[in-house]
Amino acid sequence: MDEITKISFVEEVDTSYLETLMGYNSRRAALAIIGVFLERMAKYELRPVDFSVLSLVSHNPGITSRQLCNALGVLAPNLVGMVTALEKRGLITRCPHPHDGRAMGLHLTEDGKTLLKAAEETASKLEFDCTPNLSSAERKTLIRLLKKIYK
Amino acid sequence: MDEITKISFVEEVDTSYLETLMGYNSRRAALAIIGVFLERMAKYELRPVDFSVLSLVSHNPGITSRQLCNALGVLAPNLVGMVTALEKRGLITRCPHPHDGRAMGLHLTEDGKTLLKAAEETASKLEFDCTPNLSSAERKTLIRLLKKIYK
DNA sequence: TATTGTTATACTCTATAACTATA
DNA sequence: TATAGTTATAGAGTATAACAATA
Repeated sequence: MDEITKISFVEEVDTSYLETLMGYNSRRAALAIIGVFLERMAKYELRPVDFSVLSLVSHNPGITSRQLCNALGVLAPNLVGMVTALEKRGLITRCPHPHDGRAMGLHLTEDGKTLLKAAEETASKLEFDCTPNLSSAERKTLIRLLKKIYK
Repeated sequence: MDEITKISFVEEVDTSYLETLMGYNSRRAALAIIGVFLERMAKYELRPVDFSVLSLVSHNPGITSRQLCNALGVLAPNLVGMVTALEKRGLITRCPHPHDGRAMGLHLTEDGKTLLKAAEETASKLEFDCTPNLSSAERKTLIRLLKKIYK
């Protein structure tokens, strides 16, 4: 076809095919929620990964870096800086692991517990604010189906 | 509390709190699907964003870079290199926009159409392979609910 | 010999400022 | 004056290789 004949243009973009794909939809939904997360967690200076680390340390006192990496899909070299930063902020401490001299068990400080409590409340509230068009049953269904994909 | 008293350690990591959060679940699901996507699209040398660009150009002949940016949430400076690379690979062409001398309309070449056809078939098959535990109805429900979050 | 934590480093992705050509 | 496309560049995120200490 001659190039000069390609005179079509687009008024409204048709995204209907991409919207049939689970990967496209789940990524768009995740990015929408993470956007709100970033805004509301800015006052705590917590990125999603920082929040996840603090939350896992809170619910798993003595968890090791390796266990955090496995649980969150973060590579070990990239976790080092995050843990160091959280320790410097006085939110977590590294204690010797009772059964493994190589490892360090992570624990929240009192300041860390206080911050995480507020952050978890913010996160839980965000759940509902990000899904205003979902009923409680739909929200439950959505989470159940998402787990079926990645677990 | 004295540090020496923190002798707890973790056998199995408890992620139950994070799993109550929509952001966590949608991100994990998206990453799981994208991982499979990367593997299967490697033979076409297409990343998710390249696939999305080709697909949108295919279903919207004459679409502009600006429209692609808006539809995909990509910043304009970051799209330039992608479009240039796809053009150099002979998959798309830039034609003058019929109504706007600043803009360029994008079109698939014959090679681009051939490649995208195979890639879209791979993507559609991937949908089912990534969700083996979901019924057809559940898959439909999941996509409907995800759209309610980001649209 | 394998694993935990670490450093160094490279690569990719994303974001901002500024320029040009045209509207 | 505003917008489409572009360039240059900075910052954040993600990846691999290699090392010391311990299992």
